[in-house]
Amino acid sequence: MNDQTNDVAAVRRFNRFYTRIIGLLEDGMHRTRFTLSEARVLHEIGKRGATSGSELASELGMDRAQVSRLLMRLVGQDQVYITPGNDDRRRSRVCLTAEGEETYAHLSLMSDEAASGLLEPLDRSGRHRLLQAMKLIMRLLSGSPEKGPLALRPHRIGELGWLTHRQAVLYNQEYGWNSEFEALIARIYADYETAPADPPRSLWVADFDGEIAGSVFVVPAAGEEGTAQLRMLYVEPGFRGKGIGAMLVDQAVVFARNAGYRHMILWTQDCLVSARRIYQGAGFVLAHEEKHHSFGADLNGQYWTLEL
Amino acid sequence: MNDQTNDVAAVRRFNRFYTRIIGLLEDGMHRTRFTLSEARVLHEIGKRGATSGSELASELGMDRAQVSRLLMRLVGQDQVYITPGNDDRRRSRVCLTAEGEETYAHLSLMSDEAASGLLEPLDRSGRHRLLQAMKLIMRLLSGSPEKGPLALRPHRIGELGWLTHRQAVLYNQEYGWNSEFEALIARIYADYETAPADPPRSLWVADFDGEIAGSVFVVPAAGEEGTAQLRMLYVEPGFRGKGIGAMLVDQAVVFARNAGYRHMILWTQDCLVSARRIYQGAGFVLAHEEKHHSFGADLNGQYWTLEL
DNA sequence: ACGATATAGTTGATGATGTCAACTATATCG
DNA sequence: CGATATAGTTGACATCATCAACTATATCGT
Repeated sequence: MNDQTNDVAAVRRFNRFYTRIIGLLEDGMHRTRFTLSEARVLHEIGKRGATSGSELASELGMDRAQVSRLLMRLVGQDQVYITPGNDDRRRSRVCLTAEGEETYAHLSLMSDEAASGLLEPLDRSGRHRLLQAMKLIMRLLSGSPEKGPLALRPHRIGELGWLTHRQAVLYNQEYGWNSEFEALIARIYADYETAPADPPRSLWVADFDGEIAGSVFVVPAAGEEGTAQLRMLYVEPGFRGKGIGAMLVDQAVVFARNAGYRHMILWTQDCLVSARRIYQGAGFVLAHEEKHHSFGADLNGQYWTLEL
Repeated sequence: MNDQTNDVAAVRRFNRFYTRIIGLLEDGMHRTRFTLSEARVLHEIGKRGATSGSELASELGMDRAQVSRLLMRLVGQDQVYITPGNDDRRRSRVCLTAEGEETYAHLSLMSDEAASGLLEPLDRSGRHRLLQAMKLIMRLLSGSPEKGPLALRPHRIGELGWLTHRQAVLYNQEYGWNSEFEALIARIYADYETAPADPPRSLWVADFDGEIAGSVFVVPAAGEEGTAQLRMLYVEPGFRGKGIGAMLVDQAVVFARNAGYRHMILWTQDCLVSARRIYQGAGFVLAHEEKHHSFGADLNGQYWTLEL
């Protein structure tokens, strides 16, 4: 409850903060002979090439009446010309004149400079983190995380640490596992990375527009010729229920089969319910279970196998 | 250069995006009998308890003239009363009336609901990431990372992974070190975490308002009774040059001395110039050097010692 | 103490913005 | 074909934004 209140306060704080930032950026526009609305309308027309009044109104959140008058003014300044629509003669076609194109380019340049001014005081790492944060906010708030490209790819520098970080935090939040777990998976990833290339191994990161949505890897099972082990399957909570886990497991199974493995095993805990469904879906069967106390919790470990 | 252009475009994209978000939130205000400016002014007065016209103007980025007239209107509506200032009689004191307080509470509630509406579709992890991203953006763009509390504290769940992640990325960017390095430090952190509590060891995270600015740890040196080893000193680029590295090393030295260690050693690479200065400043002396090829680079390893 | 200078606030003027409602012309659909 | 919806225009009016002029008070250096 209190968390909720704090969260809302933090969001409002950010809104006030960013309102000011946007205000600062827009102040720069006042050195032109155009008002802010005019600039926004010109930018929108320029971006779309040609558009209509009602589109502008809805896109920029302005009143149709206001758009109408504003366009008149821009026509008078020779920045814009309006022709009746071809197919629908209620709708008029709004385009930039040659002069309007120039203005558009100029305004765009000024906006670039203003945005540049935000980035300028930051070093490379700061810029990168700023942009990642912005991208994340847009993704979270646009509320449609389903569309967009999801790619399975190898891990990059720093991502073993990232995967360790995320899983440690998640399983601590969800199941209370302690730092013993974090140390264990740090070692598991280190072992993966330093293992010899021959019996084949592979790790996949599910990459959603630069953000890590999940991961898994396959290594040769210790001391069992011809057997591959599936390890460290995880999907970010925000990306669950979209089949990413199944995609990762399928990819791993295909890899193991192609690499010549004849069996596949994995170890998991029975509290990881949704993971179990994925393993079942991929054809794994439960071999045996074993109670143990690890990561500060009483667990029921499960060994699953799959014949390839 | 192209990166730069992309970055600017991304910032502008976010600005447009968030302009719309703010617009949506503000739309809710129109169900009240107050205009947006009035609501903002009331909110600002309510937040501050009492204020002056010029403060409002500068805080909200409005014209003094406009604030003046707006306040007149609010006085007419019995939301606000104005008394001449006590110490400075140019400055007037602007306060909310009882009715104004009510309005303030009501508007505040509406804003809370609007902000709540942003959070509502998100799950816990999504909310957390949204808020972290917002905090990060505020910190990066407010451009004053110097003020604020810096604390040295133990690590929390997930932070071993985070430290691995950050250092792998940083040293890759700065020196081209490959994932061999990431695997090594993942193992080093895992070893730290699973080491026995007796001979004493400790890890500190430099925490700046919830963000990790740097870290270091002390462990007993392998096979050398009475000797402590300083390991994994690092400071985030954005926080460098503020003495955080020295603070971490000092803390580590004090800890080692109090824990009864008589010597302290560390291993570093000569390319890490600023770290070297910190070690020298703390009294470490260079014992010997040794060339080696690690992490995909030709390195010159240095062993430093300190008598406690 | 005094004058130059700065600051807080008010007032006037003017154009732009935001909002409603009324109106025309065209499109769409049963 | 008529009911209904949509695109755009126009009028009316209150608020917003901006500039400049003006008064009253404070501050600072000399």
